[in-house]
Amino acid sequence: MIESKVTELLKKTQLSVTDGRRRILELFLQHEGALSHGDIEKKAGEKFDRVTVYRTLQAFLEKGLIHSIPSSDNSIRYALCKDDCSDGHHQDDHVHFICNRCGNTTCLEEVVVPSIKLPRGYSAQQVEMLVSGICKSCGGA
Amino acid sequence: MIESKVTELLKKTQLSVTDGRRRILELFLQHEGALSHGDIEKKAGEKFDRVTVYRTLQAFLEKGLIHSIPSSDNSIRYALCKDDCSDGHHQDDHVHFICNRCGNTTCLEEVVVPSIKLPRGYSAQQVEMLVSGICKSCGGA
DNA sequence: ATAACAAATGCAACAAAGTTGCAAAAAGAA
DNA sequence: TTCTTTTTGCAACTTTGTTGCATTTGTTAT
Repeated sequence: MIESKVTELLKKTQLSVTDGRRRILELFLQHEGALSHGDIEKKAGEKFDRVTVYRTLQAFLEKGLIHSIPSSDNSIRYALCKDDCSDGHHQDDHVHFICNRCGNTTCLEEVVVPSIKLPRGYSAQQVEMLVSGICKSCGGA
Repeated sequence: MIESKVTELLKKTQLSVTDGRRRILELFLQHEGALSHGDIEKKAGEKFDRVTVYRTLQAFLEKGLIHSIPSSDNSIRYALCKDDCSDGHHQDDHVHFICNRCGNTTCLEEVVVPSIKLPRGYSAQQVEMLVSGICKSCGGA
């Protein structure tokens, strides 16, 4: 049951279990792809205030439940983290894929971001790789 | 002289040469890093309307004068393209670096984005690599 | 189970960012 | 210079994101 998993996840991250948080976490678990703030606002229905969504995403981010995915269209997406992320310490070394047809953003957990050599003087703290193209579902090519 | 280069660039891309476009292009040539809409609005002073900045960036993008750089903070940056970009056909295969200290975003022209193997069913059209950390100027480590 | 406390929510009021239509102004061509 | 096309600025608006505060809800200890 998804219900119990949601509650378990919230408990594990020391977040108090509220309707809003349960609902939003549920969305992430069901959806399988990344969600933007707007997506969530729409899907969660009118049951929750816009502000609550902002604050919930913020809380999830800080607790390492989700990670954010940059974008070129001013709409950051969020996706569930794997278990080895916690308290803002993300271990997300996978590639993100943005489909130009369906618009979905997904985590390619199995594709690891390759390491690169930076010019002298630069030091890297985080690397993000964003691939756009046609995804598996749309690729009837 | 930078003046002439600006005009030359605009002519080459078949954009009519106006004060606003000259000024904004000038900013890009002077600044050496990437600029967000907000940056430009501030730097260009009150001389130009907000709307003009939007439209100018849009035009520059379409003509391949600049390319956009995704971000995790809802503020897309733009940077000059090299000569081999034209009319929406970007050839920007370099890594972008975001400094966590000074906040600047720069193009690491000399670092090429490595190619990766995607899972079966996915096809890539564009790859973006975003590295954040400490840049050369800030790296007094 | 309930009282006491802490935390989250909703609301309202903003601030900031982005969009659109249209008349005036400036650029480009003849 | 004059005509035509493009760009600009303005106004009005929509969307997105933020903050403070009173109310409600969850949590903990009794």
